[in-house]
Amino acid sequence: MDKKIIQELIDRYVSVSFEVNKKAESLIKSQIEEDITIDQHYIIRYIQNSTECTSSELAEAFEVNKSAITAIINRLADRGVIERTRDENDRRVVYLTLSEKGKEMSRKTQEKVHLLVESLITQFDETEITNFINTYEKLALILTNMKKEEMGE
Amino acid sequence: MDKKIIQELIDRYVSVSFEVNKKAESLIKSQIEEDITIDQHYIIRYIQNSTECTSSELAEAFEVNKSAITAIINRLADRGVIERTRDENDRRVVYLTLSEKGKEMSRKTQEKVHLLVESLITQFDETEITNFINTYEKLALILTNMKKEEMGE
DNA sequence: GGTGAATAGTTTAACAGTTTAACTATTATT
DNA sequence: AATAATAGTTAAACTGTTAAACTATTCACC
Repeated sequence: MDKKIIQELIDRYVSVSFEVNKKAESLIKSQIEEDITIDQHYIIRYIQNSTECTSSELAEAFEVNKSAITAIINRLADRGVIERTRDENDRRVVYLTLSEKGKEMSRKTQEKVHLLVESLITQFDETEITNFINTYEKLALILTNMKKEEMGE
Repeated sequence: MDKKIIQELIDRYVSVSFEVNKKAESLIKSQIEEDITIDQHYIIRYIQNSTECTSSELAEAFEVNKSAITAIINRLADRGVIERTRDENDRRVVYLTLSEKGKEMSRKTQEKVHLLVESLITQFDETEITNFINTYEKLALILTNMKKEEMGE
């Protein structure tokens, strides 16, 4: 690829990813706001989609320290959204699950987020958006490998 | 588009955008960390690319309240990274500029971020990454229009 | 030209999320 | 049995955020 073209692509990518992130996050916030934050929403979503979720798993997925997860989980547990249960075989491990209240909360916000994303996606034709998501997924893979290399060093 | 395909695309989009955001942010953080946060980095970047930057402009671009901007600017001004100058014609307005120290800081972190993004982008062929960014920019436009509609209501 | 509304920015209090370091409790290693 | 490693928590310190009240200035318009 030409040096100049690469430079232009870099600038465009940095700008557009910043802009989309900010705008999307702000729209999601305006949709879900029924007393939970965006991070709490993502934590709840993750727990629901995971079979046996632990703090360590969340810390890895969210790329933060475990103590940051403890803080978020504490707030949600205090409000009865999340429940903790110890593993009987390995008593160091604590499994995180959604309470009935948490599940209901998750269902509601998930629905709103889906409607929002649907209204975005359906403005493209199928080929374009499919290609976009395919490339996006490749990018995720590249980033994962980069991360692994970084750890290896 | 088929209902089922849309559902699948939504799920894939939500998952992949979350994953890429977290990973990219974490990589950027590991690159720039010379005493500034990611948000500070973005603020510095914005000021550098803007001709006459104000707090209100930043608040709009970052989709946060003006007082959040004040807090960030205070920290950077205390450290001599950013300077404030009042507009002589409209004394309510405060322009934000980078000090020499700020410019140097910006140059360094910009370079690192560029190298990082370059190493991502060059793993795709030109057509694929160009198409990707084109669609991404369309998405940004759609989000901007959505935001406007939301305001209009 | 003076008054009330609008605008730009700041302050304060309260809270969410984050890191680092030290800690408890448990399990694995040797 | 002694030492390492692992899972999770706690505490202190910090950044970023909102909401509401505030200062200072400019605009609108009668």
